Amino acid sequence: MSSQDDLKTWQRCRVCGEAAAGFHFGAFTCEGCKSFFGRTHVNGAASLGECRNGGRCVVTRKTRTACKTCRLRRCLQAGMSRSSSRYGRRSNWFKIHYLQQGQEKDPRVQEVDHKRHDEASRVLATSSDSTTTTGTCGTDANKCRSNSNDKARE
Amino acid sequence: MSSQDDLKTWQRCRVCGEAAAGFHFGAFTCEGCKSFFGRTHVNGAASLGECRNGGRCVVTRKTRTACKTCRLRRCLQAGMSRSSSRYGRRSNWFKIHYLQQGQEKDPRVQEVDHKRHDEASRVLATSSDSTTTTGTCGTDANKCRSNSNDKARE
DNA sequence: GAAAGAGGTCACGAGGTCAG
DNA sequence: CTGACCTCGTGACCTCTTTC
Repeated sequence: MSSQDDLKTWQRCRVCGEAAAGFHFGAFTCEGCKSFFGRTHVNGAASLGECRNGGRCVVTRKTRTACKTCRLRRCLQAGMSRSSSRYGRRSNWFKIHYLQQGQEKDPRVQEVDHKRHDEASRVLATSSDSTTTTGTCGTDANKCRSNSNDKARE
Repeated sequence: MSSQDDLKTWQRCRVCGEAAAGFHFGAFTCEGCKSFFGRTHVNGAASLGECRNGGRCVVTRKTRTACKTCRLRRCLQAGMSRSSSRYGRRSNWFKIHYLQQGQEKDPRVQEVDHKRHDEASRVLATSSDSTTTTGTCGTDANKCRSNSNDKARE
């Protein structure tokens, strides 16, 4: 009802842009991306193989299942990691602070923070290129399934 | 248990009218039309050639294998596409609402419904000549463009 | 005790297989 | 080529655990 419900409601999934279900593994994500990360990151990105699109897939609600490699990359870029996971509720000030920063930044977790990036680059290095393309991997390329006729259009 | 079984049972394939096996590629279809679409649409409609009947074949359970072009046309008109596929289990909201309506009309798919027409004609236009859009096949849906703001969550 | 995230469960769809 | 059947990934819910 109150602020924290709103907090959650108007948040978008940092990975696919859908309405977020909550704060999972260190970032606001939807249920799907939460489960995906929980499942996938255990095995590591290496098991996913390479993106057929050179790691430039656009991850949206519709396209998120098309390329797991890019989805995991987005998860890591959003700051998700096992080390960021934690049981129990988060304090309100945490979330507010997080949102004000507009990033996955918690002053209390900062020491974990660089661990995050390490993790991200390490995992990504094993899977695809090591450049860890920042920003929204967002070119207009939605041809991850290269031979499908209808691209996901958004 | 029985509810969604019923749900699926009294649904009919949007393409050929047989009992639907589930919600595939964005429409309720039978197993056959699901597989057909999965196989065919990858290659695109162009590979099918033209309908020898001017695109006016009636697609039923018995006749669906006769003309692949018209079958694919029906698939597209039904709203099938790779991008509208949906993974995972259905939300309770979907089931309850769907069952209460007692119709084969999902309110959330309605917005897809007019998108349907666009896509169908667009894709078909690329494959063969423009006469194909005038089919007997029942739905001459000429309604377009309303607000596509979705409460739809899935 | 309530709130909320982690992890588990399992309904379901995509895609593959293969006899017909 | 077709479509019944199978496997596997997905994600909506549910339960458990932890924090407020």
